[in-house]
Amino acid sequence: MADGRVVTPGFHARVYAIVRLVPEGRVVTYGDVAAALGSASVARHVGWALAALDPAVHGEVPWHRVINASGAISARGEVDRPSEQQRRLEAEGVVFSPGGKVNLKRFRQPFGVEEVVAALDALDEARR
DNA sequence: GGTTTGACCATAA
DNA sequence: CTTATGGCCAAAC
Repeated sequence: MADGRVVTPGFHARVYAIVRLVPEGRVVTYGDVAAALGSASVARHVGWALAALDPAVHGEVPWHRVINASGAISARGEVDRPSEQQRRLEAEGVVFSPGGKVNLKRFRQPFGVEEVVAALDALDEARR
């Protein structure tokens, strides 16, 4: 029945589902999320999906735990965005290097296949 | 429904 | 190290 849920387009919803799997104090790269979705080349859409993220619509998504492959924070040119992102990550225990980068070897969180499948499956069930 | 765009990534020079 | 280019594909216009 109508549960107030917005019929989000496939890709965005998947991205959010994956990002929600990232535990506290861990980070993932756009490429990781893209790979979890099946294609390593959709990394751009991951970022774009997060750009279109609306907490009022999709609920709380730890978007701040998603960074680029360099371990740095990306931003559309905004200033508040990366600033608060780093602040949140540090609050979770993520350490930034002097250059403002995260040590991926230490904080990168690999996705479990079962985890991803379960999340997407649950999403598919919810969409139904 | 074609064109533009984009919080990226990998590779090459 | 930086800059340039190709790629990949969905949403917005």
